[in-house]
Amino acid sequence: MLGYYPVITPRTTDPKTVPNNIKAPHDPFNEKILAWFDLNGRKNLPWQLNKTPYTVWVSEIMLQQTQVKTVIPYYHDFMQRFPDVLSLANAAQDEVLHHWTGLGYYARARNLQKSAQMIRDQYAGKFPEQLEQLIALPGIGRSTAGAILSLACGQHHSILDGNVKRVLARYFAVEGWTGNKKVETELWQYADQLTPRHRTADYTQAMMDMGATLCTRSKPQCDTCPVHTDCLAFVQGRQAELPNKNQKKLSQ
DNA sequence: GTCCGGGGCG
DNA sequence: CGCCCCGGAC
Repeated sequence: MLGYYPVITPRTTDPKTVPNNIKAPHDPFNEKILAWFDLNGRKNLPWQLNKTPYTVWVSEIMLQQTQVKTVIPYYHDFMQRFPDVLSLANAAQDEVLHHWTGLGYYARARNLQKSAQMIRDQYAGKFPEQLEQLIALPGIGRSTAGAILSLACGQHHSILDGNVKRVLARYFAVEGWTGNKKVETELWQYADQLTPRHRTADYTQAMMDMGATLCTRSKPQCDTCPVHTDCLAFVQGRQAELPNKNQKKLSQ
């Protein structure tokens, strides 16, 4: 990791070069998150070593549906058999599905290979590195595209997966089910505002780690959370009820 | 044993 | 919006 972290540079004040007009009160947020990450973040998971868009992509799709511990052996097996985009694109679908057996959500395995074939055919096998190009691939939405580009390409994009949704919904005491479109739009705005241009990859990983290890669905460890003094849910004692559950399911 | 959550898609 | 599948929570 030597040389990975850039030297801290002053924040520019030119609005045109500040895509995320971060408000002053929220400024300490990402710094606290990053400091927590330096001490407590996960940095040695299999897909965090020799990060490429391909390895991050495969891991992100697996992690969409399965926890880290379960994913690890599948990830190793998958990477051994399909070490790059072309080996995945050129494989028989049966074999791809075979290596996915046990993970479930088999459409994701089919989408994974379909996207690999599109990358082979449309991008000469070279992984595209623009957000819109990634979103155009089946199985990759805005959040996964942002994760790939921030984690593997050092680009400035935010993510909003289940973990980040939970952290932000609590921090800002966002009302409503996070699957609701309006609520989701609000959460995306917060995600964009808070994502720093500096150390974006670490911040992205940190937020996922926060949601997975600290800001968990049940029994969040607020006492050791680096931002609990400013977390509205914590301050209001509403960690258990936020984020809100799906009303439709509750009333049925 | 039942229920709920989860990215992206239909 | 619900569905896909499965694991974690209760």
